[in-house]
Amino acid sequence: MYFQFSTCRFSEIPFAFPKISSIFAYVLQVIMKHITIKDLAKELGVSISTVSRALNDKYDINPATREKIISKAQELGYSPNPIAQKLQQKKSNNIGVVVPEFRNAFFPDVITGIQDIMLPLGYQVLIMQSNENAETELSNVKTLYNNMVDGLIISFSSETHKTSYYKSIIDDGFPIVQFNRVIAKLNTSKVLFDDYAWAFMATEHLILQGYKNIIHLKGPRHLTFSISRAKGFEDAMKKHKLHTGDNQFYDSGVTIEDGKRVMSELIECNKLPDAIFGVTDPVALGAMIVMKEHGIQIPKQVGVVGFSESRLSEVIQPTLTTIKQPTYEMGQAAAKLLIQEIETKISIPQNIKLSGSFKIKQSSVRI
Amino acid sequence: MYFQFSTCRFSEIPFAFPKISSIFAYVLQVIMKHITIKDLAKELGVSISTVSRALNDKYDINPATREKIISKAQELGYSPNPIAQKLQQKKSNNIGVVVPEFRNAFFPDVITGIQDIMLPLGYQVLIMQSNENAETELSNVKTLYNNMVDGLIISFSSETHKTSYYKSIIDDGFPIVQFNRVIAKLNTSKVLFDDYAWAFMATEHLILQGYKNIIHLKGPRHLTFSISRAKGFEDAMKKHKLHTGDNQFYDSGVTIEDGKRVMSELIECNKLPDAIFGVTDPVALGAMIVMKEHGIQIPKQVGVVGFSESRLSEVIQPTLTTIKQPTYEMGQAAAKLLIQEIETKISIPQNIKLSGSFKIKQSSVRI
DNA sequence: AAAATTACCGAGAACGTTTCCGAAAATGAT
DNA sequence: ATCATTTTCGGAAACGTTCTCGGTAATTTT
Repeated sequence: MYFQFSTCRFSEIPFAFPKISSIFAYVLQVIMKHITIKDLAKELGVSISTVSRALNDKYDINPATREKIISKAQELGYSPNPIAQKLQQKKSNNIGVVVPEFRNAFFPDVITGIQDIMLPLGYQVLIMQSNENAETELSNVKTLYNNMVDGLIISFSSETHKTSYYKSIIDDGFPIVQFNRVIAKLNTSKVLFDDYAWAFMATEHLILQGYKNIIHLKGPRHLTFSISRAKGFEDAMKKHKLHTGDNQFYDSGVTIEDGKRVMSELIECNKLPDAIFGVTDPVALGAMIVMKEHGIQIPKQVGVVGFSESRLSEVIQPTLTTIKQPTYEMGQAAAKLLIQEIETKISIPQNIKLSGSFKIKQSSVRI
Repeated sequence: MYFQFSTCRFSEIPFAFPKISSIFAYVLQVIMKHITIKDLAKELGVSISTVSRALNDKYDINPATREKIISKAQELGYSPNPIAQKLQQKKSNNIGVVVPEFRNAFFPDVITGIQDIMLPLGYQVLIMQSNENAETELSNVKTLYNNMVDGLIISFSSETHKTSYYKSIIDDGFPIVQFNRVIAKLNTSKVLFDDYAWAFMATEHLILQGYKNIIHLKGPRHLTFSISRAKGFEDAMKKHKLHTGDNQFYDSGVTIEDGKRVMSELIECNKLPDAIFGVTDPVALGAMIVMKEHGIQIPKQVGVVGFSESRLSEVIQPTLTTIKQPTYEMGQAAAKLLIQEIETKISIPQNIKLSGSFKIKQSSVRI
């Protein structure tokens, strides 16, 4: 049965919704009964306000009755309804995070950093994914905003152009921190990686290794990080008086497939360079895979440097020289900035540029 | 400045909170003024209930006044406060997702599948991460439950034992769908991958290739998938009358490091097997890396098969034979089950087992 | 012992919705 | 013109909290 090896495909998912009329269906009519502060009050024969005071540990409450109320609350498994609380106060102790995707390791790592700051401080983190789609992104933000999150950490999708809504809520004093993919004209704190400097450094490393005909596999042109990395590459080349015409830049994307595609084209057109600086690790990796298939030797014939968005670089052979971004720290930094703004109610937009580390491995070292 | 290559470390993040008294601080005293249904009513000189009816397109409303109200609402940029709505009705049109982690590709892929079903149906997806911690997980679920999500999709952490809370909300009729890491005794729908069958198949594949002394690098013992995969391995071995004593099983974990560690031990103890079935790709990969370092030939000396949780298998050399799980489809399946339960208000727990595909690559094929 | 203070508690408003119910106005039937 | 019906609307309660404000009862002060 399961021996048609390589031709096995996903089986169909059986989704005929079961007939509701089925006599086997057992209906759950039980209303989800959250017990409320009112129930507690009735049970104990005290007023609602007294219960509230007891639970919130306020002044104006007799220690004895407070104990009684608290123990009763535990007995009945009471927990306050945050919806009602949010409606009453204006604070939810939730913060929102919106990212373009999390199929790559980058954003999940950042989010983990965010959570590690937020959770101990009593904030819950609600995460939404915009799928690189400006519309979904906007509706995500609206959802979170309307649900009264206390603040928002966001990395914009590659398609976001309309900023009026964001501008208006920022002007209304809603705390937002941008990271990684930022919109410069939005007046919020920003956490960034110094893509320019590190791209410059990666390129210079290749140059110092003796590579001359170096090309850059560029990322999507509207993303700030692609632009910065390309600029870093260009300036390093210029500094060393190397050629930086159009045919040193090749539009790719951010995936392994992108790297493969561009590299295949290059080989076909007989335009094999000396060295490659990939805008991301996957792109560099894709290029490496194609080169290996063609028997091109790395780093002897062609040197390769990537830009880390994953843990792939440790696995490929030769191991890939790459720049490691402080993803986790980025999340922490953004979280701290947001907390600060939420708790002080003061907005002092500031830019934080984080530093990384350069991992020199086999793919770029010519001995 | 940035030329101390391999010694570059993350720079310190500067987090002295700015002095609030700074005269440069500009305070945002503007209260975030959401305009409400009440504002609309006053503006138009009608009652609150009329506005509500108009906006919700109910009966009992004059088309003319409805138009007037709607256009005024748009003019003022009104959007209803979902907090108040949730308090009133009992439905939030939000669903919650709780996963142990999303640093690996597995869960993010599943979540993407969930979203692609939910979003078009008007549901927003709130995601939380339990960090493999039972406590965090419980508080995540409580947060979501108390925030009145309409239902929950969850994959339990590896440490979850106490199920009383989950049981109680399920009994109260709260819709939950489990996937991947499930707790059998919780009476909810479950979406699973047939780990047993595919592990059996992977093992049999190794056997048919002529490997005899095959070992299994086991996952954490309390996770259902580790248990199923180990059982599949064992039964395949038994079927072919191969030895399945204790020294065919090695406790590892789920990461590359785990694979490296176990493999190093095996080599040190001179216990090199014929072939390896890794509980996950990273584990198999870790083992491969160590073997390559020791000059052990794959697949000639040792065959390797993994179990996919990532895209790593395409990158390593030799390419890794692995089982591909339908992660995205898993998410879709779970989402559909949940929707069904939410909208019909009927709970008919059902188990869905999804099928995958077997990718035979170089690491397991002896020619 | 009367007055002043303090400790404790309850009533009720408010947050922004939805919805039930009754009232007024408009329409139709006789 | 009268009565019955329909259309359209407003009042008010409810969802579960928090919090201000008064009001007793208990305690202290003189």
